[in-house]
Amino acid sequence: MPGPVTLSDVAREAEVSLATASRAINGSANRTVRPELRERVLAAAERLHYSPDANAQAMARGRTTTIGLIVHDIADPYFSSIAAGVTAAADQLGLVVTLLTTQHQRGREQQFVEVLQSQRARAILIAGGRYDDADGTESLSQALAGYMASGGAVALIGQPLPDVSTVAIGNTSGAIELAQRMHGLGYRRFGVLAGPEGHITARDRRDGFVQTLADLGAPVAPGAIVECAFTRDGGYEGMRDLLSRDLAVDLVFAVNDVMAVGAMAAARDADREVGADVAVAGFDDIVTLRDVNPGLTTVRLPLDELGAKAIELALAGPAAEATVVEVDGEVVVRASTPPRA
Amino acid sequence: MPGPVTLSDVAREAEVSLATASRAINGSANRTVRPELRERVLAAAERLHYSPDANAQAMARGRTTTIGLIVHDIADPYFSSIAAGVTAAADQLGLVVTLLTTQHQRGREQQFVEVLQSQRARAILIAGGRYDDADGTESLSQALAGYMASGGAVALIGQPLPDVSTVAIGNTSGAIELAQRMHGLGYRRFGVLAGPEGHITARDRRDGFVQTLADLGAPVAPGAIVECAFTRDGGYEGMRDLLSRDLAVDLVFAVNDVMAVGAMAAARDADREVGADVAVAGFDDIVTLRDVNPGLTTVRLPLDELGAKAIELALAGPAAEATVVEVDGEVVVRASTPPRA
DNA sequence: CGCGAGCGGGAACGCGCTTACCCTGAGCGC
DNA sequence: GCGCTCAGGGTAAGCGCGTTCCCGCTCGCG
Repeated sequence: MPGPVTLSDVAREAEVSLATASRAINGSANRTVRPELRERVLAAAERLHYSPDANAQAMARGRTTTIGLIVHDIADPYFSSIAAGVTAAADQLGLVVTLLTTQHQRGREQQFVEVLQSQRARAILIAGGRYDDADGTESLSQALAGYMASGGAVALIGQPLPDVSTVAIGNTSGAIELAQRMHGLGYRRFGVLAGPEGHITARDRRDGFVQTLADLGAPVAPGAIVECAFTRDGGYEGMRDLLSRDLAVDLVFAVNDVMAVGAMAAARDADREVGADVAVAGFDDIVTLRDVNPGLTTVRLPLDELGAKAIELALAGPAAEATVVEVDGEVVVRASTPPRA
Repeated sequence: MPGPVTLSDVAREAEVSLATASRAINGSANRTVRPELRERVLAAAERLHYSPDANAQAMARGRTTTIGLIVHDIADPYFSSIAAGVTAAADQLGLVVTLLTTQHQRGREQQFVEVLQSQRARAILIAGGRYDDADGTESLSQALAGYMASGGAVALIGQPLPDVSTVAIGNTSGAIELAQRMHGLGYRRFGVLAGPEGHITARDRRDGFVQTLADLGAPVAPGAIVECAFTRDGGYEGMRDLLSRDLAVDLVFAVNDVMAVGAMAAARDADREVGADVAVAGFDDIVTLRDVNPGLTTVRLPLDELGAKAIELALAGPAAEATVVEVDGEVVVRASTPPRA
């Protein structure tokens, strides 16, 4: 096989030196090549179908054009929306995204940080709920610190970590606002599908919701808070469990939309009409789920913007201190939580 | 800054040569290092937080550990499901996925193929509907041919292309089966939300459906086939359009699930109850959409398996001829198409 | 005790590219 | 007309690693 054509092939074909060829192709700083020669080189490159070796370039230049994105599960619309924003923003900057998915296995983030460090990625973006797990958090922190020390940039999406720039999501504030609005609609007896123990995002949302209702004089009964997986099936099981407890709740808050949809399915399977018999609210406002019936009340998060924001934050320069910007959600009321007469 | 620690740092720390250090760390072929030395090297690497430079390795070894995945829009659950399969399979093989999204801009695939060729990606996977566009297809073919000539592996997911291995989706067969089943349920007057002109996947699904019904003696009225975008909004608009034509169709086939959900929303907005007044069927069986109400009749595609299959196909070896394996869908009947009395 | 086989370790080269650094020649001011 | 500047082209030194070639040592066997 002819193998890949190298820059020296191009140089030979154009009858110039390597240096000139290199300069002609990617106009080096304040080193200009006579137009005629430049044309000759470019023509030769075209003729030979020259494709510069990104690895060699990375090596010689000492920096890559790669940014790493770590998520739990790319099939989850929450993460895929974020990823869409990241790839779009990266594309605009001429960067390329390598995607790593942990499949919810703890400890993978740290491992992936090391992989990306090996790749000499320009920046690492980590999206997704961490657990309240001191060891895991610590080792992740360490891995990130090592990466940053070697010149890498990092931004988190979701919960912050000490000394790391973060696009923080206003989970608590969103949950508070949601609670207020739902209380305002006349609901008084609440249930919460709270997600798994230790999941920080889930906890923030639950606590914001529960605390606010307590403040408003409509405390959530302890038995009406049920732990469950952060997934559709978790929502389904949780709802079934909750309904079986016969607690007469009239609004169930699932800490994310996917769970809420599972909960709605469980309600239907139990012959409770969502909206009429039991109201349901979620969190995230997943685009694909905006057409569920009845429409799901939720807290809208600008997921696609998070990616761009995170890249911007990471690339703002390691000179900058670790910055935390918070983006807040906005309550969207739909038919799943009709005003309560 | 201390900068990245290199292998020679490790070698010096362990008081051995570079060669030994290299051999100790990634046990080179039939060259073994004395256990004692190996331990010493590994310990030194650990102590120094050595992180091998993937670019340098790629260079020296002449091959990378990267595979490229090109999709239209990662936020689209169809693609994100495929991507999940790809990342999982890649992870298992110790490979890393770089994700490129075309945002539905034509010609980007070709450009991305060139980018990935620059990265010297081991393999390129392209998912997603191409258009019936001779020029675009041709230039993509050319780019792929160039990439393969330089030693790269390729697999497509969706429609095949000459001389390229493909995991083909049984769009036609799925549509045929769906048509038969729907006809069997008693439906006779059909409408089709057909997707955009020239979209091959959309066309195959539409044609399979329409042709089968014609064969069964229940031809779809020409006016009941409406072109629209391949998106949720396309489905919504298309359905609104179709309903406004007052054609008395009793089942509408949207050529994908996302469109079908849009269509259901349009039906509701027009006060037609899905299931009772008008039946709706889709294609794909997107996981996130399995809980829409009423449940959407569709053709289930094993999206997450496609990714693994595609990787396997691509990596099967360039020695192999271009292979096409077809995966077929399976009709799943749900409440959106009740038996017609 | 000598010699050859075999194995472990080291020096050096090459991967493809960028980028100092040097060198040549042209243009300019005095 | 001379020297100085500067533009532009070439040479070569790495970037960090894998790998080949070669040498020295040890062990086994005659």
